[in-house]
Amino acid sequence: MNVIEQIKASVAAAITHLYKTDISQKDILVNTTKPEFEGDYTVVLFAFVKQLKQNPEALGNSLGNYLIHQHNQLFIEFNVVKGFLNLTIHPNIWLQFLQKESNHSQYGITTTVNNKVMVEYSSPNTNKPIHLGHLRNNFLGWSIAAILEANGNEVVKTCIVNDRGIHICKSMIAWQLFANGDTPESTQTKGDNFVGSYYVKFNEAYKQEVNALIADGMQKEIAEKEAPILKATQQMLLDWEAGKPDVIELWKNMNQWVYDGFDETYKNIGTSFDKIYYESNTYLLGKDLVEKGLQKNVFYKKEDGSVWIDLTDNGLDEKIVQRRDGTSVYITQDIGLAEQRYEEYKANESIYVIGDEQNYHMKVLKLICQKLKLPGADGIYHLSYGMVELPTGKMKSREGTVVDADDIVEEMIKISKQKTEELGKVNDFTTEELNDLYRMIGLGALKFFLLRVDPKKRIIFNPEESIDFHGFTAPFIQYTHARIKSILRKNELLPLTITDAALLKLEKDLIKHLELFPAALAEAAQEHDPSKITIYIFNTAQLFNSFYAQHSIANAESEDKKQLRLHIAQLTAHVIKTGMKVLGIGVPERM
RNA sequence: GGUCUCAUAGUUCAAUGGAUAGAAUAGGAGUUUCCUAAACUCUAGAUCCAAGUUCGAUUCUUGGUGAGACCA
Repeated sequence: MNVIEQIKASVAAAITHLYKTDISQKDILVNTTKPEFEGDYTVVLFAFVKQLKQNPEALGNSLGNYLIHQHNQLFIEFNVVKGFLNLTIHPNIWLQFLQKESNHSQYGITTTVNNKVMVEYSSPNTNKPIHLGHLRNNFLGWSIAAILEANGNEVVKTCIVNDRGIHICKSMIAWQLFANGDTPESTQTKGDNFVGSYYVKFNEAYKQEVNALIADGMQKEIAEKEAPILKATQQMLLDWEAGKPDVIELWKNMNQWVYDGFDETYKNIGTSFDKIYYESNTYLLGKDLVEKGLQKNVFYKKEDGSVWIDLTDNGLDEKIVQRRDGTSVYITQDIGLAEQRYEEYKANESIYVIGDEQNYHMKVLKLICQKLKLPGADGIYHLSYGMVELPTGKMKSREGTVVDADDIVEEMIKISKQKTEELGKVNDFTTEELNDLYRMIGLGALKFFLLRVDPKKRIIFNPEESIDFHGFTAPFIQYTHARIKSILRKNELLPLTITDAALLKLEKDLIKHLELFPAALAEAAQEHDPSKITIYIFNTAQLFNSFYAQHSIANAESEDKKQLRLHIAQLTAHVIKTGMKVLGIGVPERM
């Protein structure tokens, strides 16, 4: 039980004893005490002043008195300011904590599994190379999976590849028309970029054809439907669905090029999946559910034969689930896939990392699954995130105005190389060690940059101002870790023997902060928000740096103090490493 | 037309209804005979507007304004 939980439990017990009233522990608000007041933690009393019919001052005093007498192992002092009860924790608590955890490299990690979660993320489209927005998705998905794992969940990471449909056919047609048999190999181009360029070419050609038709006197709307290249694309989709061998072969080839490119990027950014689904295998799912929904009267049929669901009672619209020609719409496939995945993995929670443009869609998806009473429906959670935009506006693959993922990663690594060389601290590293370090720092800075913001907010990325390496950034934290490691290499760590309980302010602040690590991990999991971890770890590093600047570890006042500080340093390093690990960011021994 | 999201220092971000709204960066001023100055210390600077609920509102409600997304 952590310190805050102990405080809540003892306050609840004190209230029960003193006022014969039961107060739920979750109604007790405990904050860290503001620096301008005396104390470690503060109980906010206003909440139960009314219920207990006490004035805040008197309530605080009688509670405080009771606590320091009845729980004298935990509390040593108290004071009351207005409605705030400030409590000072017994120093032995901090020393005991440090003694227990300082050598525990897995501190904060819950190893017992009590829940199963599926996290879907990345879910790329095979004619769009991965750009900065996809990176946000990938980093968020990977990180939330790691955070859940650290909190005692069995996690299945999954991805649904959008590998079929009219848009894929567009790239295929453009390739047939313009490639002259070129391949990624023959042109020395990464496969996803190669295919993506034909998607752009299609749109150029399409625009030209439409303009030509308009010039011949055709109306715009008709021209947009009649352009020959579009007609050819539609025919190709029909051929694909009919399984026409040459179309299927072309489709397979082009998709393989894309997968080769994706694999390279995924490897580059450190992403992986446990199970990959392909839409070409799943797009027919969900048809049987339409029938089931009709029987259960969840769906209804209109006169023209189309099938709908009425969600007006839930504040939404009526939504079509099957067209009148019997073909299904996206949402139907998604319901089908949700059902299939539940059958396969029986995960009671299913997290979809998808952009906020799909908020409505995901709301509808969950509602329909619930109305159909599909198992796992209540566990659907949409981890919605804002778009990454450029100062000029949204990134559009179709128009080629994107920050390419491979390019930005390369750029970040280049900058970290430059800075490292300028500082010249690791000149004895081998080339391989240097390259690993550059990657760790550059990629780390990028991941941290995209993860440190509340997911639901938009990020505006200005390519002109490169991502910072100072302040609230990964390199700042990595640097702190390297400094600690340097100290630990030079000084022998001995078992911690408690002698003098007196702690300096910064020593105590740091231990107190480290004690909150498991709570920070739990909060990030609860809120599905890795930015909670970025803030926590940044504060950890900041605190350590202040401590480091003011108190010498190697030349401490006494051998006991030196060992105490070495243990604090050691645990700080563990916490930084573990915290960064669940963000997908490595920390170096030296930099 | 309807629904949803966002709005906080010059800029990028914090703040489960709680004390004097925190950081970072940019700006100003400093710190290196001593564990890595990618660091540290000090300084200045902000809640979109208007009502309401409350002992207390950046947070909740209503109505505006601005930005974005979605549904038809």
